[in-house]
Amino acid sequence: MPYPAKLTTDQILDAAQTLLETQGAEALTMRSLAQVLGVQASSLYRHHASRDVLLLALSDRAALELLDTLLDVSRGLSPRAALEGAAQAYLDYARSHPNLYALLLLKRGPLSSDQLARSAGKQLWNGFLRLVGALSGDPDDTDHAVAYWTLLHGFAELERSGAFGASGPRGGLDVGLTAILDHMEAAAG
Amino acid sequence: MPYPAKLTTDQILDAAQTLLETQGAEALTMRSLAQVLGVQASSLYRHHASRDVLLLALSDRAALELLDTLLDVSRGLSPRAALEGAAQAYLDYARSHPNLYALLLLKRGPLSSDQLARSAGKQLWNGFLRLVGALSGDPDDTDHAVAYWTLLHGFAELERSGAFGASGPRGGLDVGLTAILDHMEAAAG
DNA sequence: GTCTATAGACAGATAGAC
DNA sequence: GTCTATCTGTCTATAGAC
Repeated sequence: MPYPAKLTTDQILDAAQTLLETQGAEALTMRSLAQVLGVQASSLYRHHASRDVLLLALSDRAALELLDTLLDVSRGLSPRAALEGAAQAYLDYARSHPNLYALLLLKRGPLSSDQLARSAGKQLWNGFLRLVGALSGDPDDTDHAVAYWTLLHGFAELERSGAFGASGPRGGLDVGLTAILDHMEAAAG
Repeated sequence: MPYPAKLTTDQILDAAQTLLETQGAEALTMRSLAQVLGVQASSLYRHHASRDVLLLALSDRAALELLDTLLDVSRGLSPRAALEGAAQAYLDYARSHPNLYALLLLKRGPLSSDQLARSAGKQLWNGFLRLVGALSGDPDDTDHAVAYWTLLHGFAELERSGAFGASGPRGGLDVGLTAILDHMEAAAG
């Protein structure tokens, strides 16, 4: 009686995300995932062609979840406050989902321009553009968006790695963020 | 006739670095490394207790090599030009040694405070402090050093991942760097 | 200090029955 | 769509001869 289906693609991803976040990327194997789901490993291949495909799906989820968080927290705020709030939310997300966050920048195969436009990564990027554009006045302000994201990602990674040592680097983010936001406001003139 | 020794610890690291840079981290196995060296994998364990230890040694090398590059390129320049030159050199290094660079922020076990003070990561950090302090006037300007390193690391990673897409993000680094360097100069007042 | 040989574990993925 | 069974490959690391 294999019917009805025990698994759905989303259920698998839910379990995979939990496993990833709690045990790390190496612990996320097809076997361990199957065990959590009470299923045989070979059954998973009906839903995801390979482990790599599954990881990419998790990466997309992370990008969209992060984007949602950023938009939520910034809603209704002034442009500057939105960028400050989003920065906090970004770092909070990276801190509370370190293993998932590490998947965010996974290498992808080449995409068609149509696929690219819909991709989760592109949507996240567009979110940054929108937040930044509201302050600088340029709706396609690539340069400032790059600078802003760069700062956030770099801080998230260096913090996680412990490279800063014990000396609390909190002030370092504030300084960098202030410098860049000031620069945006100056550009808006 | 096993004598004289075929291997030295440094020769092994040289070969490991080459293998890592050309083939990626996954391709760096004790077997593949031994093959390159014309030796059996088991022989490597006389020189490095485990693969993890070997990777940490590579990480230390990368930190010191990068530090040398930064100091070289900035020697004799004005404080601001030094920071600009070092930024370029940092990104060049990350671009030309992507797999090695990725090891830079490896997790470490806990160190004694003495070990920590001598560690390659700490030396690199001190290099940043020196470069930054020359411009801002504060020889222990943690905040600005964090902001500077954060920007460089974030840019290196996002560039490598392709997250920026085809739109050349060059200007984004310039904008962020200018903003932060201006902020340092203002602090020096 | 390097060798042979092997232990021991684990992984991704597939074939074919039901 | 899930199962059992298995293929095939990978790896780190150790024991003991020389």
